[in-house]
Amino acid sequence: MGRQDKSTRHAVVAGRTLDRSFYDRDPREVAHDLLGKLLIRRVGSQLLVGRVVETEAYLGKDDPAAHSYRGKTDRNAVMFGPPGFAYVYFIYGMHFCLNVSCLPEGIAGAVLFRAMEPVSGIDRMARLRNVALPEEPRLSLLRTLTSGPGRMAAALDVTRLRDNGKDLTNSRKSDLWLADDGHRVERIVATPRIGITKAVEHPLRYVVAGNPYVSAKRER
DNA sequence: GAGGAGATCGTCT
DNA sequence: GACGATCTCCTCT
Repeated sequence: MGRQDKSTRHAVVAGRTLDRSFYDRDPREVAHDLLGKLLIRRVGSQLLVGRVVETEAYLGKDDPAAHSYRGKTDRNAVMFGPPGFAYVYFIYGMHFCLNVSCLPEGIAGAVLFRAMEPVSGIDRMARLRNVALPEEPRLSLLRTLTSGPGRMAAALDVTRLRDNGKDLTNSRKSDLWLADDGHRVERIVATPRIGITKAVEHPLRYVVAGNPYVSAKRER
């Protein structure tokens, strides 16, 4: 580990890119293990980097809350494909949400990214979110920059047209991927998922305990 | 700080 | 034609 990138002028440099086998597991395991990993977007020569602090697992045919519950459609096809690909959907007429597919091809499963702690490229993220960032931004402002799936997607300029079906395991060819920089989170708690009306009781939302960047509602 | 309602459109019935 | 894996703004306390 620890091989430094040549262009170290960026505040943070990658780490080890998560490979396909990482995602080829039960979404609950993947959602749990993604906490603390880096989500990285390349925009031109700039890297937008955040540390994942909140995820949700969506299972396949046994999960009434999952988009894949009723079977494969054009919209959710990525969830049924091979692991490690981006499933991006449009919701409430205005927001995009980013997921990564899990489990082998043919078996539906995904993890929704719900919140991250901004690490690098914060100015750019703020612009993409249409947020004015003062010289010394307050924690309260930074906290709302990427807390929530719609906010995260906006801050990383993720759209369905551009990113749905994108391979997240290839940092050389792709402009969106995840990496492990060796950081380990202290404690993880599981809570019910947010915003759903079916299967609400299952604790499939995973958050880094006490982290100020998780989305606010229903902390429990 | 909490709670409610509106915005807005793709997807599925 | 209804609804949704959400966010923001506004009002009330």
